[in-house]
Amino acid sequence: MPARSQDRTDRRVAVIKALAHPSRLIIAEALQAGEQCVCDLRELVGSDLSTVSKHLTVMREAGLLEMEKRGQNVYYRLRCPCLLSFFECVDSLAPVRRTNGKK
Amino acid sequence: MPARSQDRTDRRVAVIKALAHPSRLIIAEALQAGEQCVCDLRELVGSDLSTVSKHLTVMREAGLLEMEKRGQNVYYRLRCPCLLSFFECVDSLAPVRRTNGKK
DNA sequence: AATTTACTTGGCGAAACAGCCAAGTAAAGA
DNA sequence: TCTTTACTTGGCTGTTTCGCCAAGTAAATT
Repeated sequence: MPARSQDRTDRRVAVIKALAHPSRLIIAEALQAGEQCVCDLRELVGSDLSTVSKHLTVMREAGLLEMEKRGQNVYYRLRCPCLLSFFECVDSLAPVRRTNGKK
Repeated sequence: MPARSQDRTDRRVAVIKALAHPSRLIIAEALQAGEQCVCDLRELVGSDLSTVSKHLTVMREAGLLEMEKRGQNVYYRLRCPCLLSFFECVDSLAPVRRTNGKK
């Protein structure tokens, strides 16, 4: 594979990985309605604050999120307006259709 | 989180995870042009046949792919026509924009 | 200046994932 | 029927990811 398209693949994978975890997906979905601070997101996903913070770092470094400190809070928001249509597509896939073979 | 929406989240995560690996992403991209048999995909990604087969199982169980045996080959094809627009969205994100803070 | 609040970072053990080899299977061909 | 082809599955080791606790930081408040 040429170096160029490998770069592109790696970047795509980083973004997709940043969504490929229940807590991070929930965060992404929540942020579609607008920015939230870390403590709100912590409450939403219900894990330790440090865990949430690390998830947010993953998402930010993938390019999915922006952060901004205002007052004593840090606010995160989506940089990608197009998640919704993808999720609709994902939801349209039947749970697990067995195409061939039994078992 | 209510059981219902957890199911939905889990299903979404399964689909996203099925794309969150370089080889699997390359496979998904290749299948946008039409079905391919396992041995062609093996050549494309360059790993062991057993490895490719396992990747395909992950993608199929997530609902992304259909399989069909014809002659002596097994053909896989996408069940999801919407990947392209998602990839365009993913590519629109700048590599890693540092929004705030130095370091 | 000391304390509190709202995070981020380091570190570590547990769990999940990846990829190879070897073995199993099922259909096609000799 | 025996062999070959095209996979799939089992098993194992190495790597990555996850989530907690503890410690660090920086801005706001007292």
